[in-house]
Amino acid sequence: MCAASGCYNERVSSSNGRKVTILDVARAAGVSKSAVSLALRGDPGLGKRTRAAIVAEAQRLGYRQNRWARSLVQGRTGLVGVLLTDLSSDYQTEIVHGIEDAAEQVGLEVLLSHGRRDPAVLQRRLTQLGDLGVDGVVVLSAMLGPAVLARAATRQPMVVVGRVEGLPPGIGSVANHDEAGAQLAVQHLVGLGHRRIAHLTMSQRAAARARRRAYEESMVGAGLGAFVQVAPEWDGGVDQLVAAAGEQDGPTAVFASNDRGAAAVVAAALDRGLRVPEDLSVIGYDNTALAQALRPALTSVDQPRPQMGRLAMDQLAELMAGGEARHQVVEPELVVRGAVARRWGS
Amino acid sequence: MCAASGCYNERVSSSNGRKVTILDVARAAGVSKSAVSLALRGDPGLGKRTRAAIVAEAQRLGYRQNRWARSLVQGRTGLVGVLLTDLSSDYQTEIVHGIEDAAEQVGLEVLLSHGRRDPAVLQRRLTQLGDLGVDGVVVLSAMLGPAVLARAATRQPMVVVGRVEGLPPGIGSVANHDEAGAQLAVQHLVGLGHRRIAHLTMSQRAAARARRRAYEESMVGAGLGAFVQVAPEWDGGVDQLVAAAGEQDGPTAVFASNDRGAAAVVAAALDRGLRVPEDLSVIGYDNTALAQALRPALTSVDQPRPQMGRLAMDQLAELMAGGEARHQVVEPELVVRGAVARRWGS
DNA sequence: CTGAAAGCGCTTACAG
DNA sequence: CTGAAAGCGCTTACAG
Repeated sequence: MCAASGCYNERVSSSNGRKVTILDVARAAGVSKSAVSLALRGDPGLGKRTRAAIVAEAQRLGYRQNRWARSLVQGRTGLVGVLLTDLSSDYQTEIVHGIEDAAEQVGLEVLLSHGRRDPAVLQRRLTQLGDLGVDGVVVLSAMLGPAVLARAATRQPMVVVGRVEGLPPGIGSVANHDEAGAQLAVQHLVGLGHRRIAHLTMSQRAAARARRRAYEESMVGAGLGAFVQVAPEWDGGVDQLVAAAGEQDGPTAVFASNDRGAAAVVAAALDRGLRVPEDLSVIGYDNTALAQALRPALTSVDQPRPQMGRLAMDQLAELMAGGEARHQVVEPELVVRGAVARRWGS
Repeated sequence: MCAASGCYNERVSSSNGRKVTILDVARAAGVSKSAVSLALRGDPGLGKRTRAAIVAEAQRLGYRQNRWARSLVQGRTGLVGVLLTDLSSDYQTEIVHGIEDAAEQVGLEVLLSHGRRDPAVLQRRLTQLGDLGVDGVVVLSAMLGPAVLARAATRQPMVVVGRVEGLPPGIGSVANHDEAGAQLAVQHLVGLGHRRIAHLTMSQRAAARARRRAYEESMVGAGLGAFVQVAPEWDGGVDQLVAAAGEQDGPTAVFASNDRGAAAVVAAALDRGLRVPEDLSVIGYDNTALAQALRPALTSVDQPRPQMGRLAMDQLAELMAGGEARHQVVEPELVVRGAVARRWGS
């Protein structure tokens, strides 16, 4: 039976005896299988004493419920999946914390998955989560298209965190108000006297596009000209932008569509001998740990990440209970730090 | 049956019809249940044509195997758990990538879990992984004590990545050679002419202690005095160290036990008006993304993370097959960047 | 309050 | 090459 390959369970079994089942507990406690099941789940239709005795016996034997068996009969797993673009983005991390806190409150367990910044891998992970039988999934990545999301959402309810263009019906969403965030950044710089404010955008995704549009509108609204630098692949766009900043009538400030871009601008500026913020002010987006670690520290637009996670999980629970999908928007705030300076004249 | 709470499955079922089982496929293909099972797993004892027909039918119906049911009968899940201290540490991220690559090759799926830097949470997560029925677990956190590890390891094989004091027998390990890494850092600084080299240590964990010991021995070996600053809780220890660096006969270089500490030293130095590296050279450990993002960029000791992940997963697979636990050590390398300068005289 | 029975969706010998 | 049968560990009505 355990002849050839794959039967490595022998080792485990021998290390903790046979695996203890509900039947072992029943025998030890002198009751029926059902009684044990009821006792373990705290069913009221069972005598207090009987119940206590059964629980004690289970404990003594080191009984652990087999989740797979339970899920099989119950038709649900009590698991929710969270799909991340990649690990090690603290933008995502704090959202995950919010999700976990909310999940714990409603008695669900969180399974994490990530796609290593590769849409194909992300798609595979989404399928795997479905195969694992998650009862719902939160997608924390903007790298998946509407078609992929729609297909995955037929298997279990879904909530997307972050902006997605053309989100299919039935899928919930939670996003920050990108337009408001961009406006905060521009207005802050304008208020400090900056007139030539450039925007660095890193991607063509919905959130980046919204920030860019709002930047442009804010600049026009302030009677100023907009200058957008696109640097999707770290292809020298950042250097170009910083080179322009070094010239007469070049930008005196940069609003980047995220902190990574802002950090790259700071690094390139320092590498080129520009002073930050005296020669160039820089604002990022997301208020990540990077923003705090850098010197000068980055001023950045902060999204209320834990709250976003909680909202996403709460909405997912609603969807699982049969509720309607909603699109929730939260307001960002500007966190002011050192990489921005007042600008006189010019 | 689905009266009160928790029966949100109705919604899903209605959105994709009834869930397709092996029995549906059998009926549609006009064969028995067993035939479908055999066909789907590519069993050789089945006609090529029959098999193709069954597979086609399964595809057409959108059949997805129920993993829980399969695991229940097979007695294993094909899942391995990976326990992380927290998300968003790119030291851990690349190890995870190595683990995943190796796992895929041996046909195992990876489940991620993390403890938010809290030992109690970590311990809970480890138990949850066991309850989910993982066939093995890689622990990527140094925050768990031997007792906790030993208990968890009775449920399934375990490999720990990173140094652990008093690792219980039967548990495998993969770690970098901390002593060699510390030596590389000290020798590099000494080679550049530094004589007063301080060490910043952040924790009492085994790896940190080993680096500290090796630092002290390297200094003594070079005929130099050692100066260790302990800053476990960002409690001002970093400021103290940097203040000392500003004084006559203060340290001209700092070797920090990790990049986060090194970054804090750089930030504190710059905040205090010291120039890095002219006034103070700084070396970190782990060669994280932070080391590259900072200006000046950090020189840092690099651990071969993807390789460590692969080794851990490969060893875990061996353990699951009944092999003996081993303790593997890999060699670190020094990655030289800008935050270190040559020191004349002094 | 209890116990026998059916069944969740699959795999696995086993007899044909 | 096929089909009937048992069983993985649990939950859930149901009859007592």
